Amino acid sequence: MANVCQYLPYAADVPPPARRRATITDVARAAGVATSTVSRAFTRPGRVNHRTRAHVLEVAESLGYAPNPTAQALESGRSNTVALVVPDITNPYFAGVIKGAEQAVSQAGLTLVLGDSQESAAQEERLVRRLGPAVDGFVLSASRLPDEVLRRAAELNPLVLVNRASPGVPCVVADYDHGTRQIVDHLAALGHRSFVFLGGPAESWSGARRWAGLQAAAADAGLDAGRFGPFAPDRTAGAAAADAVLASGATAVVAHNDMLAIGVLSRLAERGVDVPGEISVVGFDDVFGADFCHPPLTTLAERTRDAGARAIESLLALPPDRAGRDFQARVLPTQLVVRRSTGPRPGRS
Amino acid sequence: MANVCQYLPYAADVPPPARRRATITDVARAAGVATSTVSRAFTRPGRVNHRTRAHVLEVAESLGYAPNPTAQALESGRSNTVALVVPDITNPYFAGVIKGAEQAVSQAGLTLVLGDSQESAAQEERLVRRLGPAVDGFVLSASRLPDEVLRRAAELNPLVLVNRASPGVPCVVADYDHGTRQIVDHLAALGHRSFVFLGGPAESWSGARRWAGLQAAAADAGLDAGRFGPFAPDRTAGAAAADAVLASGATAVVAHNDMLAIGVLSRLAERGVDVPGEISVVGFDDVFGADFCHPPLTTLAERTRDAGARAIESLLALPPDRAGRDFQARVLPTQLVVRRSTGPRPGRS
DNA sequence: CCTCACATGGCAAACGTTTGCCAATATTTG
DNA sequence: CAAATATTGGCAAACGTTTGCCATGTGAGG
Repeated sequence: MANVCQYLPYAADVPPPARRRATITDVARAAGVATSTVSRAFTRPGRVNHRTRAHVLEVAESLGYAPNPTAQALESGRSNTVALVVPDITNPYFAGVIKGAEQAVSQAGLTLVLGDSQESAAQEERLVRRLGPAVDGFVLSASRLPDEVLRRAAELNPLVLVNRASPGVPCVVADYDHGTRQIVDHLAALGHRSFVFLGGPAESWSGARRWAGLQAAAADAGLDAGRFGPFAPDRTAGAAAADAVLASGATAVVAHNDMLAIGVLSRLAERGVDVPGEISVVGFDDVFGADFCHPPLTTLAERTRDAGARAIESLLALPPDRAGRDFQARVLPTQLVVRRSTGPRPGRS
Repeated sequence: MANVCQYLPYAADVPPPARRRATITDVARAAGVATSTVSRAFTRPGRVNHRTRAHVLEVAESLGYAPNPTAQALESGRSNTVALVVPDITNPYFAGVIKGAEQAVSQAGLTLVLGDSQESAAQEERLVRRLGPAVDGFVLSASRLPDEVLRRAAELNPLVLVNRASPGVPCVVADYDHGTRQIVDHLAALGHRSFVFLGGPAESWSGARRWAGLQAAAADAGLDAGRFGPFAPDRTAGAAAADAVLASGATAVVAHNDMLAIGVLSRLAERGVDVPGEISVVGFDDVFGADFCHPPLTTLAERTRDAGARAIESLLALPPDRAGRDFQARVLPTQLVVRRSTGPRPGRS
């Protein structure tokens, strides 16, 4: 009785909230077969007579049937979905990773769920917890999560890191060792005797790798390397960074990433400092815009799209008995793109 | 028998593929209550004694329990997930929409699924079909889908369009009527007598609106408006576009979007043409980079983040009995950002 | 003609939740 | 103190699939 009342508004001539979607049962009934046959017609083509199959598919088509991924996921345990988590979707650096992952994922017939951790470890962990049971795997780009948390997450879900390494977790990383060496050699070739590094966020793994690489390369090349920061990895932080550089009298500066470098460039222009005449500027990433800022930025390019695609590849290739395994990091080459923001040390021919 | 063989590798002392995730049943058993109580402890706090609830939550925590969104979705019919489909994730214009949508969605406690249609209507339709049964709604940004397909999709899922209008489907659009008028008035004020529009993809709704607005405004202001194209909405197409402009002898050019405009700028610089001395260039969108390209680009800014956020807002506010309703388009203001790429008509004081 | 194997389709039990309904208490009311 | 009413917890039926197992039919080999 209560029901009748409760449902009356719908039962009346009001149109239903939305057209009901056809289910496998509808198709089975219309085709005169069992639901199992319909299911198999879709997922196990060899398991059903091809005439029956053709009939079922035809009926399904006419009913506009599409399998419900949720129900499939629940029963089969596979959601055909992978999650990609990045610190900031708007950062053009991650746009490449996202695009690469998206393409690899959709080529494999899967769906990508995107998470934005807003540069926060807490938010990142929340995403991983929330999404975990609903996805077949994770790609965490530039993860800020502590090793321990990553380890536990990797136990529950296949997980691949991009530009972050952590014991026992597979990862795809850029070859910063060679890359930073290229940068330092380039500066040395231009006659610079020292440079300063404008550090990014303290928890950034790639930031740490970059600085470590720069230091090692500087030692080998006989250059002095200093460090300022940490700075936020975006353009707004460029002003403070540039001012610090100017005060230090450095002739060359390597920024945590291109966003910061571009911010530095703007500030230097504002203060009438000639680049590369007075100061050389190098960035990391070769993001969109690095080639048309002023002056165009010398930067260490990463194949971010490749990184995204390779990460998905690794994820899908992960063996089921992966617990406690040791994984070799997949290292992607970098490339120094020399543009106009670097030049000879001032006062040198 | 066969099974035993098949499963032997797992049945042996090899560690299980992944640690099993705790389910609501595990929690119920450990807490000595029924599964329904656990469920309600999470979703219906008032429906259960707060002491019981505290106990359940504690046990759940100690077991590392997180509700399985898939199962929740299947039973309740709500997936707490919305899908956002864009033509190209890497385009910084859409990055704003994505970010805005992401924030609105995560603030509402939902999950965002991102789809990249790769500028293809077919791919877009495939995404909508595939994702449809698994999400609570769609936001389609710059959709290329025909009205008819949109109508059907809107019957099956709540759906909101961004920068696209279609009968019977709610949408969020930029105010191109005023925006284009601002552009034309700006050019007229600088003494230009005419301009050419560099058109984008033929199926682009916003492209059509932009051109229509420009024509109307030009007529009112007494300017001649010509049109070239269609061009791809990216930098690579800028060269061809710029060459066409140069051949035409135009003094001002309005590009379909900033990406194209920046491409045009590069080509003009390459060919030694002074901007704005010889030609003025205007873009649309005010994307990342428009302020630091050379010269900085005059462009019509849209609040893309707002657009994403508003779209999600509208989606969540959609009444259940939305069939056949008429929806008012939600119009977002635009703003002309005048930078250095526009100047007086050559040969004028 | 009998047996055996294989191809094909159906039955029914999961998968992990939510939720309508009812039963058992605890609390208020008359 | 009885009766009415809240409050609280449990039972069991969904939700739309997949899949192990069984039943039937068909053709081949002996």
